[in-house]
Amino acid sequence: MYKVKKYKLVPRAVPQNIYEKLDEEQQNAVLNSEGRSIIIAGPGSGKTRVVTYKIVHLISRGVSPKRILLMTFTKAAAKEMIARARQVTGRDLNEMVAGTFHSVCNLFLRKYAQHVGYDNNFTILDRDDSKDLMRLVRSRVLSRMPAEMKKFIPHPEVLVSINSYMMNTLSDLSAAIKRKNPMLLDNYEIISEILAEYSIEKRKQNVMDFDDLLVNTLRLLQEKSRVKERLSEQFEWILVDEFQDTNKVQYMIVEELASKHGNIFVVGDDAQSIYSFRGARFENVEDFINIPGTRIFRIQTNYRSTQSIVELVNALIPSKSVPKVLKAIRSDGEKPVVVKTFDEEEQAQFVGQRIEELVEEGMRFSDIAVLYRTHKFSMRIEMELASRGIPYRILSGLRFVELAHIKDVLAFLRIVLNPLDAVSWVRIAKLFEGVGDKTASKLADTVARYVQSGVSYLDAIDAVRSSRKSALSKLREILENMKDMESPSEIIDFLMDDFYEEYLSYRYEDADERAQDVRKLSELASRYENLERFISDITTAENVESEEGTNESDRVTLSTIHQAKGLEWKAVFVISVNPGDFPNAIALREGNLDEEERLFYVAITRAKDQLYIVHQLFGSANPYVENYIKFSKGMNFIDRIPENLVEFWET
DNA sequence: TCCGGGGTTTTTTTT
DNA sequence: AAACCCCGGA
Repeated sequence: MYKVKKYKLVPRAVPQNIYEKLDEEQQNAVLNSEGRSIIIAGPGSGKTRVVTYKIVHLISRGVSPKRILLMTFTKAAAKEMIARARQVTGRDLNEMVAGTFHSVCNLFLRKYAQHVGYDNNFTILDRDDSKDLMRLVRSRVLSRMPAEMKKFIPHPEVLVSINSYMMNTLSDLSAAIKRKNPMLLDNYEIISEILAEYSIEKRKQNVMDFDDLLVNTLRLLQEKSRVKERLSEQFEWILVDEFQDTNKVQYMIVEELASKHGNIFVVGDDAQSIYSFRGARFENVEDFINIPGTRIFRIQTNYRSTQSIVELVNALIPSKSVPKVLKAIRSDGEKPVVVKTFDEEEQAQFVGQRIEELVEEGMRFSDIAVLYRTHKFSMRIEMELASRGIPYRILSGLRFVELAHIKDVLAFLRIVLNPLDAVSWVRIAKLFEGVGDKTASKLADTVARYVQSGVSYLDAIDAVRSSRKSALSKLREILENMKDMESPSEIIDFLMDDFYEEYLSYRYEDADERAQDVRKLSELASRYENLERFISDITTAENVESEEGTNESDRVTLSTIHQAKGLEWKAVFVISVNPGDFPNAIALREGNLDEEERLFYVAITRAKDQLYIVHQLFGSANPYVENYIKFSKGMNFIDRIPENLVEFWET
């Protein structure tokens, strides 16, 4: 028996007036949110600021940074909030656990992977990798079936997306299939068999896809009480940003992690939920509110946009969202402009010319953004801006890590980390002449067998090589040389010098540009000593470009609306607002228009001072669109705009 | 049986 | 830009 004296640590003083930068609504949300709280925050209402000051508040109350968990939609958002909170508190907040759900779950799993049947050196499959593995498994199952069954088996990407939907149906396969396409229910047995095998294969190969990062973390928490106890003890406070775009599993992870202290602070706006295709479930907001004792705060004052813009925004609040009226703080400003152009060509000209005028009037290029529904609309604008010498950056487009050459190089790094990663083996083997699908899969299989029985994969290559040509000799030599290297950049440089640069110039017309990308990868890698950290970071990073902070220079931003979420510019052009382009043709066909409405809402609320909504005289140039438009009267966003709130221009 | 060249098609958004 | 299909040749 001994007595414990409670020794209370006095928090270090934080300046008294720190909250003066917040208005009443915001202060209330920050200071009075205890236990479970949800902040319903309209666009431009200072949501980032509120989360930032919540961190400040917790720190000033003596909560240790390492006991705060911050989940955000992008890593950049987390970084920004932490940097600002550090400025205010003067405290080093490096110990806070913060990032996207995926990166945080990855962090947990690197520690506890064995508890869910994995090794800690698992590698992560991105979307393409998942598809590759699914294709592999699919053809294996297919080969066991009579040929006439073949036509009933859905394509790999369909299978991948069904598999992904199970995150929200909580492993109910028939519900997931139904959500994708009810007709596919006839093939339930086959789909079920393929997906089961896909799961087994991932485990065998020690790889996780994006969903696994979440699902396995949830399983870890649900099934391993000691781990759950540790983590839920550690995190006294859990902060979640963009809560409307979380899925069911993410929400459940939050509840598990908060099971000890019960402090959850979530921020979101149901009107801005735009990721349902990926499982986002704005009903999470309702579920959260419906738990007794939850405190609800609303912050609906808009600081971002001029009153003219806010008036339009209020007129276009998505129909399926909690009714709300934003209150403008800023004065009038110029009315938003609806611009009718003849075709896409003219639209590009208009955008280019107008940007030049705005800059002449004193705006910076970096104050301007062009937003579109799909990537394909960036092309014309890009050409136009290039021809006028207007500097721009593309936020969307092919992601860096999805470029073929980057994936090639990363595949080498991945097998060093995890030699069971079959997708990577197939990828690198096929770089060598004379090696195709068959030999590559055979190599991957052989490697798996050898490695599992403790034999070096170099011997596995020998085994395959002797039965075929000597195409794999070079690969063996490369891997042998790589064996002693540890730092990721060293490996990349070696690969480039040894064969990859040569391969590029033989294979691609634009070899120089691709080589440059690889050197950029090496440069990124040089900041990491640890291979696993580098690979994890780069596969869970949403945007490599912004990570390295090259956006200091003065450039116009081109982006999809999805990627523009959370950002703002003085002048925003929303282009190709034609039924079939935006709202998107597939959404029109599927009657999935609520989300398009929300997307339009997100687009127009990015603008601070000037908003241009541009459409074409004859609508979409997409040849597939006409049929759908017939059935979709009233889905032209332009028609919904109240005439008195905007100006009309015509080129 | 397997590889690879040549030609064709692609419908969205992405951690 | 890359995935898919078809077919000639090894």
